[in-house]
Amino acid sequence: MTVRASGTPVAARDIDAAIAALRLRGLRVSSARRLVLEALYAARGPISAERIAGGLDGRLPCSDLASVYRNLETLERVGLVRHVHLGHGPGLYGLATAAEREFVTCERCGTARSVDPAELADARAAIRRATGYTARFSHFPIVGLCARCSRAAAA
Amino acid sequence: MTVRASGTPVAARDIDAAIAALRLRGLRVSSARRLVLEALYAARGPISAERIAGGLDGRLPCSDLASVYRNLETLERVGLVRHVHLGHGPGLYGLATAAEREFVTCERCGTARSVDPAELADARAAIRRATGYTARFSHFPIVGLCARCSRAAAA
DNA sequence: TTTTTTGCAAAACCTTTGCAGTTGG
DNA sequence: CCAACTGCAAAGGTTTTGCAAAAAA
Repeated sequence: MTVRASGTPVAARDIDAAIAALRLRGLRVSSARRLVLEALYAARGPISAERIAGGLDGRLPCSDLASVYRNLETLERVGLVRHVHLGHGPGLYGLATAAEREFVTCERCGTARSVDPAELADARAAIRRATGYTARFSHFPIVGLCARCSRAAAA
Repeated sequence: MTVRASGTPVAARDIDAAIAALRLRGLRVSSARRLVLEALYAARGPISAERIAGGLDGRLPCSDLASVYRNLETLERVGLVRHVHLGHGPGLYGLATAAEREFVTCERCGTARSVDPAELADARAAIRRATGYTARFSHFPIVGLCARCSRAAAA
């Protein structure tokens, strides 16, 4: 298993800021690339490459899926984008925020939450004590049962 | 995301015990099924369906990959087998042990360890406090950096 | 004999790659 | 103009499915 190289987060307030960041690195601002950014800014959470290619269910022009994947990779290398694997199913892509986010997801109902890494400090410490590993739940989340499904499972 | 239904663990000491468990549920003991069990008993840790189909690199007769997947699903439903997703790459299948195991894996070097859930009790409690979720690291592991890669990353 | 299981082929799903043509700078 | 980027098509890796033939009980 290899971690895809990706730069430090470049939190861009809006599309123009993101585009500026691209130009700064000598990357071109093509319409396909702009479209990926528009979809990511329009979405309220991490979304799949397929949904981006589909123009967010028609709200935006469609684009080619292969180009979307290539652009997501580029944007991620630059640090504008991050992706997370919530269980099975496709990877989900979102804008990089200045503060990294970590994720928890319910394997029963599929709901996911993003969490401030600071809130998981105790958990990380406990994991380090128990295993020696330094956990990072930003790329692969904590998987378990949400409170509601936990209760349902107990019954 | 849905959890594949799978019974409570049926820890079988050896192949004969596993076969007895199959018969007990009215399942047939075909040679393909037996081969999957032999591969799982011969392996020292979780292995991919492909490696099972390949007869553990020639040490056992080959079998059909689709049948291997079907049999793994059957064996998992019965509770004789469990599988885990360690990062990208194929799922890894292993014998169900009486005591469930959980996993930690390093996203840098790929090494994985299995851990007694009891050792993660503090971590689980901290996660529950922080998020309300009850984490379960048996199907999707804790992903992070092992001690060695942690040190390397610090430099 | 009857029902389950197999083997093969094909497809489904997500992602990457090759390539000729287009486009941004 | 020229390197970067696109769209399309094809392939890669993992897993599932359909179906007729084989085998377990």
